[in-house]
Formats: sequence, C-alpha cells, structure tokens
Amino acid sequence: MTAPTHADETPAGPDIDDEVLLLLRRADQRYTTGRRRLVAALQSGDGPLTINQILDVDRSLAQSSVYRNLMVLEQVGAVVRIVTRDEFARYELAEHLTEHHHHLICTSCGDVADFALDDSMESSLDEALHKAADTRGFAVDAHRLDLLGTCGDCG
Amino acid sequence: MTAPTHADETPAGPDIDDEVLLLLRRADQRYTTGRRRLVAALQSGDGPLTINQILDVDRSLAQSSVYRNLMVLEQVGAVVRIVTRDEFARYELAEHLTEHHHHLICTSCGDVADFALDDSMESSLDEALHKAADTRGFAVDAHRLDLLGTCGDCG
DNA sequence: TCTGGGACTGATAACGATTCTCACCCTCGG
DNA sequence: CCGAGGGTGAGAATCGTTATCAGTCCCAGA
Ligand SMILES: [Mn+2]
Ligand SMILES: [Mn+2]
Ligand SMILES: [Zn+2]
Ligand SMILES: [Zn+2]
Repeated sequence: MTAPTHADETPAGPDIDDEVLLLLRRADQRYTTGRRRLVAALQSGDGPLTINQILDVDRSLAQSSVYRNLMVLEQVGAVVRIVTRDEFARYELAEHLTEHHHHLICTSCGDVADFALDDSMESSLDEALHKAADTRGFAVDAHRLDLLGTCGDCG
Repeated sequence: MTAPTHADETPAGPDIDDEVLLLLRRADQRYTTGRRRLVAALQSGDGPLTINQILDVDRSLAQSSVYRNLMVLEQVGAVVRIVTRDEFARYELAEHLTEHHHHLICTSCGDVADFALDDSMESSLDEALHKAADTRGFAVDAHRLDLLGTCGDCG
C-alpha cells in the first residue's frame, strides 16, 4: 500500500526523502540539512524515538531545532508524535511513509519497539472497530494498538 | 471475570469501594473521605478524566491532594493513568474494578470515551497479539487499543 | 477516655519537558 | 550582488506535574 522498495525488509529510504520533500514543499517549507538528518535519525531505530535518543543518534542536532522541526514535520504529516507511559514524547515517521504497525512498550525500561499483525487480523479488527465506533457516532480515522509488558532485555 | 453486579449495565459501585479499601489496606493506606470522593468522581464519567475534570466534578477536592491521591491509588492498583494526545493526563479505575474496554479519542475536542469489543474479537485479538509478541521475546501484560477520530459532538 | 505517632491534607515552591523569543545565519529569486 | 523571508539555536518562559512542609486527623495503645 506504500510502494515498498522490493521485499519487506528495511523499507529503506531514498523515496522517503522524496516524500518528505513533497510534504514540506506543499506547506512552503524547506527540507534543510537539519531536517534531513532528523528524518534519517528517525529511520535508524526500530521504534519511535525520544528527543534525547534523537540527539544521541546525531550529535550535530540542536535540541530546540529538533523540537521545532519535529513540530513542523508533524504538521506537514511526515512525523507522528507518540506518548506512551513515561514523561517523554516519542516520534516516528508517519505510517504512509513506512508501514502500518503497533508498539511493544516495556513497562520496565520504557523502550518501545515496532511490531505488526497479519493482514487478516488487521482487517477483521478494523471491521469490528468501525462497527463499534458507528454505534457511538464516532468517525474513525485510525487505530492505535500497544502491548504493555516486559521486553526481552528486561525479561 | 470481575463479578459484575448482575447484568452489564452500570457496574455500579458498592463493591468497588470495598475493593479499593482492600487495595489501600494492603499497602497500609487509609481510605479517607477525599479518596472516596475521588473514586466516586472517576465513576461519574464514561471515560477517563483529567485532573481539571475531576476538580470540576467535585469542587471540594484540592488539586494537590487529587494529584497525590491519584498517585497513591495508581501504585495500589486501583487507578490507571492514561496519556492520550493532549498535554493532560487522564485517570480511570483499573479494569479489574470495572470491565476491559478501549477508548474513542476525539482529535478535535480531545474528549475520551469508553467502548468495548465483542468477546470473540477480544480473544482472537489476544491470541494474535501473544503470538506476535512471542516472536520478539516480549512478555505481554496487557493491551491498549484506541480509536482516533471525530466524536459525535464534533462530527 | 486520654495521648502520641503516623498518615493525610492543601497551599506553595520546585521541577522539567516542551514551547517561545529573538538576534543571527542562510538561501534563493530578481 | 542584494534583500526578504525562512531557518537556526541558545536561552527564557510556560505549565502540567511533583515535592515540601506545617498543620490536621485518625487510630492504637495506655
Ligand atoms: Mn493496527
Ligand atoms: Mn481490548
Ligand atoms: Zn525493557
Ligand atoms: Zn470531539
């Protein structure tokens, strides 16, 4: 659904940059070096990253610029802000740039990792969700599914 | 699984107080009037409440005490803290005091309402989730499922 | 019933992640 | 080559949340 490069390994990222560029252009924003490095940092982890994790991945980034640019990228629709359990927000690339997925949240170390469900489960779940939402007059845009527990490192 | 009062209407709450009392006693904590009013306030809405909503429901409560008591009740396992989209945390009674459910989060007004899935859907979902988690060496404690969209009032 | 210690309360100060400010820099069209 | 406007980043300001602490309240023991 998102034109994967080939198989389904790392969605890799030549075209991701192009997509982000388009999204920014559409809002009269520039795709500067700092913003490129930021997007690259987000691609590096296998889950959403906190501000500090981003700064740690790329020491050339300034904290205030990261905050501002993440806000810009979020408004433009390239990045999603995620709040889990702890006091730190996390950011990841929007799903239309990667793939639909969910999160394993470790209640011990706080780390967050991605995972996905089979397509069949996704679609039957979606159907059930829409049905449930309809009866409450709620128009569904997206669903969010997290698992809380203990990660392999903390097990 | 939680000894509902009878049908599945308002789980009502004589026994909820008893449960909370036990949980607090177990931790050498008292179930004071302020804490009872707090639990009552949480029962009043049909979704998790923010601190301000709680203070609004019961004007006799002091902000700092509400914050502290919510922390105590959370440590004791009677209350769960929920962070959704906005900057305000929300609190609700733990599911073993009520029923397993999920949340409809309105991205327009920020309001959060409860909803539930059929038992069959829940169990097949749980199975799929455990299977997915196992392959990542992740031990599941609970799942969290939210719908993002527009509520009836904002529609 | 009286009493002491410990839990609880609530106004207030402190904290910290995030957001805002603003002088400076850089880029791009003319 | 300029000038206007977007971008940058260090620091200040914001604000939800937490920690303090003196005063209360409650309960067990005398
Ligand atoms: Mn999903
Ligand atoms: Mn569920
Ligand atoms: Zn962990
Ligand atoms: Zn709404």
